[in-house]
Amino acid sequence: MGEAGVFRGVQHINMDAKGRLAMPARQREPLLSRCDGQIVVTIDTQSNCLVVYPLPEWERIEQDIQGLPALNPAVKRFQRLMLGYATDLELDGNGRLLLPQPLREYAQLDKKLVLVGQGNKLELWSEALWLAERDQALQDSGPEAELPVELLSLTL
Amino acid sequence: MGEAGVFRGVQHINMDAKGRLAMPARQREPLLSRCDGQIVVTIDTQSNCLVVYPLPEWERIEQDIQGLPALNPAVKRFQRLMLGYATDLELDGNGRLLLPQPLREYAQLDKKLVLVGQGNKLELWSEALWLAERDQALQDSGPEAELPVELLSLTL
DNA sequence: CCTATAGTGTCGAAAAGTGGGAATAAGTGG
DNA sequence: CCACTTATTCCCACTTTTCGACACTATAGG
Repeated sequence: MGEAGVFRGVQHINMDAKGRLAMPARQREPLLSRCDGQIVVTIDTQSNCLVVYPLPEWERIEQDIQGLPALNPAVKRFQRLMLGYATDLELDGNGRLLLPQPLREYAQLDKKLVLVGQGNKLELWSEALWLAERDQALQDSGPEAELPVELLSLTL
Repeated sequence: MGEAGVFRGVQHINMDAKGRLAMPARQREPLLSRCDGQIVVTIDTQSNCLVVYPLPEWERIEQDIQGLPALNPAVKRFQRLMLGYATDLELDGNGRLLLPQPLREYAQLDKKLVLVGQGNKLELWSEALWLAERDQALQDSGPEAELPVELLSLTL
């Protein structure tokens, strides 16, 4: 099992007209050393954003997903989405990632993007959706919020 | 057992007036190297889509299907469909696949198609039906959904 | 202020996708 | 059984897109 926290931080980046985005040097280095630039990008079914995994990490997850009981229609649909959208990509000689149209479309990506470290993976948002999501998240976790019990036991 | 994940990603493709579809280069390469372009296409009995297998993978599945207890009428019907529609096809010199009419008809394929990677196989949808299926799936797996317990324990 | 590294854009070669037509095979009716 | 019509397959040529290379710009650090 790979160590947990490698990807950290929020970074604002641009996508060019061809759908290429330059991976910030911060994240580029671990992606190259860990998996030789071999990356899998798929969608987050809960939010309109993409998820970026190093290939080995994704393979573990893919195993888990394929192991689910596919006779359950809801499970089957989940598999279709996660496995279907999962696309393996590679960093080009310049450290850039070319995102296929269907993925761009799903997350409503245009020029301005936000890349958010999440430990073992990265999340990729359109800037507009990220700002909205962040504000919502701040409200939900703010001073007035009722937090789920799982959170209350955390030692911060 | 072949490794699980070879076919990944969602791709929008066109079928021409003759019923030919150009296999995207991404998927073409594994199909040629793994099974020399030998392919079996059949229907998905659960959804209005087609399923595309490399021949060796299909042979394994066919074994399993034939091994089922055929005295059970529901099983027998299932066998009729899966085995009946299963058609072996070959990529032409241009990397295209010619789909027989009955298969096209079953999945309501016209010009615009979507090819969805599912690890060991590919699914083939009419664009319209795929969009509907995807939206349904997103609802089932979205923020408001009550997910089956199997999903809740996943570590993504 | 200068240098090194990160980020962005443009161009050209190569490959992928698309369409059409000719040759062959299959089907049908006399 | 033969001739004619229709369908299918194979092949070639064209168009479009993609990918990689290179060069330029901006930025941060010494």
